[in-house]
Amino acid sequence: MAGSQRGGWSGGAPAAPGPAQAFSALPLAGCHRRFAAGEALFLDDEPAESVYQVSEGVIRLSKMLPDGRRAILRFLYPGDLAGLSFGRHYALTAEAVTPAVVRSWRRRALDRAAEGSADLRHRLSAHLGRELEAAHARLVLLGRMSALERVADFLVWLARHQRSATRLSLPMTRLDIADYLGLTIETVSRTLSQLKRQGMIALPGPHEVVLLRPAALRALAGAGDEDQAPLPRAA
Amino acid sequence: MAGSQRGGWSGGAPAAPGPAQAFSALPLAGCHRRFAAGEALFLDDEPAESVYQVSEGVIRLSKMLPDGRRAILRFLYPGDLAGLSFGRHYALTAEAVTPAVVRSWRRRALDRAAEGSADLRHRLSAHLGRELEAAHARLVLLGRMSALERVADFLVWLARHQRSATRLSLPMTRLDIADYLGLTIETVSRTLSQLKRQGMIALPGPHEVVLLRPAALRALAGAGDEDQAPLPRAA
DNA sequence: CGATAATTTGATTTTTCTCAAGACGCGTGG
DNA sequence: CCACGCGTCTTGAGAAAAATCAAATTATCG
Repeated sequence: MAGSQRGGWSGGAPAAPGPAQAFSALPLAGCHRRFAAGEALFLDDEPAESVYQVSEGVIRLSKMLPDGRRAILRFLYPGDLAGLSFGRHYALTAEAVTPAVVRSWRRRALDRAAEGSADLRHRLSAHLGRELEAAHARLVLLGRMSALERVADFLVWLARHQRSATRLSLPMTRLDIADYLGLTIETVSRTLSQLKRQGMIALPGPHEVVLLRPAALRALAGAGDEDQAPLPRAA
Repeated sequence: MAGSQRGGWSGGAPAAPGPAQAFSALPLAGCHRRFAAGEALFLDDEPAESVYQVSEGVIRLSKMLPDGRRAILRFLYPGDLAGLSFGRHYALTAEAVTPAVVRSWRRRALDRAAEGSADLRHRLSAHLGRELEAAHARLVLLGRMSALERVADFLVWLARHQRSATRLSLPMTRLDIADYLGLTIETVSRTLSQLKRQGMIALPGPHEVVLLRPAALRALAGAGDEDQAPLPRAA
């Protein structure tokens, strides 16, 4: 019964604006499972029996078109949930990007727990609402933003999921990033190089990025107008 | 208490695959309101006080970037809900595309009703789950599909929301369609003309489309492979 | 340390956008 | 009921963005 007046169905729950909207541990045992990099938690169209919460590592959620094109819908970081809110069958594929540890629950157990706990229900509905809002933000990104804006947005988003807000690790490959941003690997690579030339970032290695001018990057990501960054116009 | 074992939080509710996932009338009075074409139901960032269900007409949900670019996230048809599942403030704008009639409820009233009805909760969660799945399908569309595929997909989607599955009315402007598909009005227009030249559709007027080869169109929409349509290669 | 895979970079093509003009349709008022 | 005017839609030409094809370079992992 704890906190049962917080939020409601129509969206009263405050949309967490802060870093990594972690979903605190569910009040159920759940079982821990470990996945190797590249291993699938579940596949698109498979009967949906479990719900997962990431404990360690990074997971990617993707959908494949019949001809092999792939779209990555979301990267999950610790605290994020997977497998929630779909039909009898999973509607997407979840795979580990890095070695990962997840907790899993049988859906039926979770459903039963939700029946009995208004607090749990509110947290689940708030979570789903945040997921929908995140999806909407990404629709704007994919529908109306340039490659430069997409990459900048991605870096800014990543920064909010890491310890250090300026030294980022990019555990995913360029192909993963491309499929997430609706670009090709070449365009992602070229855009990162461009940001480096402009002094916005440094690239110590292919899987590390240092944000040198985070504010300018955020301006790029937020919209087309990046007036606050005069750009030294490096070669 | 009716139907309280149908579906659950983790997604047991069958994702309606059929036509127009209508959300049957909520078990609350609600008040009817009428909106003229172009009029806003609510604006992005405005305090969120009501939830709406479309009774008649078409509504568009959109978000604007600071520099004026617009993305339409979704078109709502009768039965669809707007204003659900967001924070204290609306996270998008809802405007009438055509003259429209909607029912509205105070969010607090709806929240209270949901507290007391497991059935209502299930229907709301199922609705939210379908919205999320629809958003994911659109992420694939915007991220990985060509202009031709996007337009074909749009027409196929529209057909599922109309009486006649082959004679469609397009109440929205080309600009609306462009902002929905992440294209420009010129590209939308050119793509429709191309489909007409190929004998896939007829265009009796700017706001009417006749699907001449719905199966071929569906093949175009579903993926890149449209082998079942040999194309007569019209001029 | 070496083989393989991932990434970067370059050249070229394709797609889509932008700019521009003309056609069409619709609503209004005569 | 028809003419007029405005806004929308279509079409064309050229430019820009991103994709594709191709090769060289650099990581990564056994």
